[in-house]
Amino acid sequence: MTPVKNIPRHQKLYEILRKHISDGLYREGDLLPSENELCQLYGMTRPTVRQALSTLSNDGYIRKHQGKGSIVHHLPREIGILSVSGTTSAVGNRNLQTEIIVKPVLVPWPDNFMFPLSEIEKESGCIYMERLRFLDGVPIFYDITHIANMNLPRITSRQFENRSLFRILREHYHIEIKGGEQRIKAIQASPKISRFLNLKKGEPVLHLERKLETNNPVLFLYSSIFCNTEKYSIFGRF
Amino acid sequence: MTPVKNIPRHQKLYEILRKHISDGLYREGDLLPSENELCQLYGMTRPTVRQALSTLSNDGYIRKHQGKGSIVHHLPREIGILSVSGTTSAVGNRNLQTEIIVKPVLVPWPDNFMFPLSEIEKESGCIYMERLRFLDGVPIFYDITHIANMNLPRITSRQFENRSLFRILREHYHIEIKGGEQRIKAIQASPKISRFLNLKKGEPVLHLERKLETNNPVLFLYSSIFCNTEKYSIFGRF
DNA sequence: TTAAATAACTTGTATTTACAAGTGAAATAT
DNA sequence: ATATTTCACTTGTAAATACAAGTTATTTAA
Repeated sequence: MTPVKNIPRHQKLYEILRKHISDGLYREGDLLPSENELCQLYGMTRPTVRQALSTLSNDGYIRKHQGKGSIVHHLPREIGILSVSGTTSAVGNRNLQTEIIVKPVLVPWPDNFMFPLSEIEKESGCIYMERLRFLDGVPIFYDITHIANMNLPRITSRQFENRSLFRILREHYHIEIKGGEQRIKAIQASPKISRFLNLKKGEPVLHLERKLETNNPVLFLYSSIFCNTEKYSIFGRF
Repeated sequence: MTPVKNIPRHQKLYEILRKHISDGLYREGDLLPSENELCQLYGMTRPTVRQALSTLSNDGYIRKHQGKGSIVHHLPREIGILSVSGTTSAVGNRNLQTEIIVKPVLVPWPDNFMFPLSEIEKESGCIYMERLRFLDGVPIFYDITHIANMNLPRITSRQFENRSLFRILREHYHIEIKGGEQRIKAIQASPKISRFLNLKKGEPVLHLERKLETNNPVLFLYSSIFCNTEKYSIFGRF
């Protein structure tokens, strides 16, 4: 039994090059091998190579210049955990620890939910969880997640401590994040938020409301995230 | 004299379809014509059509589903002026008015600028301007812009009142925005900011620091933007 | 010495062809 | 009637080919 799907060649090349950039093999400002060289190196044709480079460019890893080549973009110094661009798989988790405040439980959807819900979602009820995420030991993100309870058996009894929610969804349920949308606001920390994020009451907090799309067209993840941006900023490319 | 460049066919189709979506000709949830139908309709081949659809998908206008087709995504209800994804040309300006607080002037770069500067940029000095932007009469954005003073003749004497900075750069200097990066924070309104945005001192304000890349590889635009997110949120797709 | 032309690269655009894989409806067998 | 199969249609992947257009270094001409 080989459950490994046939991964497209352009995606394979994308991942190789991305890893090389992340690992510092290609550094900021470096020219990537030319498209024709990559064709030779990896035994594929130019359209395939170009598709890989196009994805890298969209994700902000390289910039392409006609006549010159593909130049490696500098990697963000700040946290990109909530990076607005880029693939989910590109999300780093250096020094990131997660504490579960509320383990996944099955509850009805709240009234006046932050995003409109489909009938199917309303009927299913939702899985609710709260997490607090630390960067270098400092609480940075307070994250409230809602997922429609659709074909996710035993999810409430899984171990979330040291594994990311995305990884559990991918490995156990074959759910991949494909895209999403978000609203960003600056608000005053409520007593609850300020307690979790170790802030004074009323201090400014970044509030993100996100709806994430998956490879299942009727399944979405919803997150309400409160960020302490005193020391760190949210970084994004576009 | 025809100064109109040859616009690529895939880009032409992208703009046609985007306009149809914006105008409501194709509505949320609608299936776009299939790739083969678009080939016939516009007299191009499938790779060309696919390139247009790929851009539309990246910009969040459609979602593609293998076996089904391209489905029109709903348009954001909130303001996307600072939309994190999407092309600059897609930025709407409904009900958006701009007031110039400080007309473009040539000044030296500030010390400890928010982004590192190249030697060329430092030598050139910079063009500085401040703008206040209103949505439905309410001040929402306070925008401080820095541009390196490179090949931008007479820019300090142009009329900025009713035209967007981007349009002036495009039409007079052939400068196009290609991408960029940004940091997002929540901060407390300083006295100056709170005065401009009509807020109480200390209220939370969204702060964005952006570096925009152009088709000129050494020319960047820098903006420090303060947003009143009391009534509106910043919306983004990814 | 200097400036212009050339050549050799690079990426961008576009066509053509072929098959794989997912979706959904119609036809068929049970 | 119901379940299964088939078929037509969709997008996804991949190759081979050709030329356009931007960049850079070299060569050539003034």
